[in-house]
Amino acid sequence: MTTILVVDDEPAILRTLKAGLTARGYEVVTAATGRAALNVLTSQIPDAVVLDLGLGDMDGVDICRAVRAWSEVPIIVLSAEDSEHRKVVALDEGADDYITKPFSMPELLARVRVALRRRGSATDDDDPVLRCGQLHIDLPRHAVTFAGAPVDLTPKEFAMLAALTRYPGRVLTHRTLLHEVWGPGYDTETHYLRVYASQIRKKLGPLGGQMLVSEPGIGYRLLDPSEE
Amino acid sequence: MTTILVVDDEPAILRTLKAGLTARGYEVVTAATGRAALNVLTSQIPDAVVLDLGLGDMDGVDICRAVRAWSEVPIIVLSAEDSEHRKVVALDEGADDYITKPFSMPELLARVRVALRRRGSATDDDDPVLRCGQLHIDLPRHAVTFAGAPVDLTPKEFAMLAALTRYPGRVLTHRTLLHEVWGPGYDTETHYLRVYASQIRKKLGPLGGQMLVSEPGIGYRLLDPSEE
DNA sequence: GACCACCGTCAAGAACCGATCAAGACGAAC
DNA sequence: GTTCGTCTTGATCGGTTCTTGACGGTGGTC
Repeated sequence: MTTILVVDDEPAILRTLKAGLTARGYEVVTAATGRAALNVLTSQIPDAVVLDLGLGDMDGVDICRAVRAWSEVPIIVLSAEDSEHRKVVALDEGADDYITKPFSMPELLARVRVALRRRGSATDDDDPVLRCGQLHIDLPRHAVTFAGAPVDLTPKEFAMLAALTRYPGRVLTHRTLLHEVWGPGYDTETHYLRVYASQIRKKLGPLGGQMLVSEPGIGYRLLDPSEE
Repeated sequence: MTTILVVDDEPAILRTLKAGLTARGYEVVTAATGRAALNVLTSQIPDAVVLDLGLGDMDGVDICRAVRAWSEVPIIVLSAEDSEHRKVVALDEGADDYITKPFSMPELLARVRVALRRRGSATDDDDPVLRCGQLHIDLPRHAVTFAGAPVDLTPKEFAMLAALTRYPGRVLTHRTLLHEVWGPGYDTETHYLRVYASQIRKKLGPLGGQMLVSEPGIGYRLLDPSEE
């Protein structure tokens, strides 16, 4: 989850920003004062900061400088002033971008994406691999291995196994699985599940096949050996 | 010496920019057309690019995208238009900043400093030659060799192979590839991919062709021999 | 034991997808 | 305007995957 800290002392703007960012799927943390912002930043570093320069208790530029002492988190400064001098100072003191109010939400979002993109390319080496016992599912590579041996799955098989592996040990109902793999409108086609469960078990081999158990009348579940 | 490429088709602005940047101690290279800019960028990657969107021969956004295919050099876009849509598109296609004309020189300089500061802190290992087994791709020169022999690719073929080589061994989804090579709005044209994959395989020869494998229903992937 | 509901397996046809060839459209260069 | 290379689009073939139906098994209930 991508987290963005929004700092502004005007409740109306804070609300607008939060709504716009949340709508795009970001987790938003807010702060109304410079002190509160620094507090947040010492406990949890977000993926980006949107910072209004005009706060009641502190100058935004001081916040930039303070943050830069220990973090490279991207800072996008908002300001009512179009003063050239302020801009230059803020940018030189650590701000990554400077937007003058009134600003447009799409533009702000685009600039947030730029800031995040930069961070993203810096640390790009963690491919999320789902694990469940000897079963490894490398989502970005669409590669599955069981006990080290590669398992060749079709797209639907992969989707179904990935859905189950996302919640090891938990039961996924027939409806949930059908919804996840086939999309809405297939809620009653439980036969698909039986066919695919069978195929997956066959491909995982005798050992791996045992991991996929059916809960009669409910759904399917992947045994999580670490839980036993 | 820090080098900055300035691209603008208006001689007066070009002169102003060059004077301002040179006065601050930067080495300035200029280009008056998109073509000229890309030419410069293939022979020498500057530390930052200042790019006017309104060029005679090409759309600035296309230049952003083209450059991003092989380099992360910071791009600061200048534009006479204050169109929100243009801003968003330019930023999403690789621009790092967007300044609306008329702009102030101190602000531009501050934003250039921001761009350079970032580059300084970033890992400086951008070797512009991608490798994957016997395949070598010299991004700035648009030159590809397989097992030492040069391979002659068209621009789209090159872009597709380069995108794949950037993540050796990893699957790039159809959508990702289409987005990378053709830009947004081509998400469903998977037929392009088939045609180009076929052409690339043919040009890479029997050995090289095997490296480009399709993951049915998902996308394409370049085999990374160093991983096996 | 008969019935029922549910699961597992198998197999065949349909639907889909990928590879390739080739022709037409388009644009740049001369 | 012509020519050339590139991009787009259409047609076809071969293969895989998905869907569907048939059948057998299991466990519970009457």
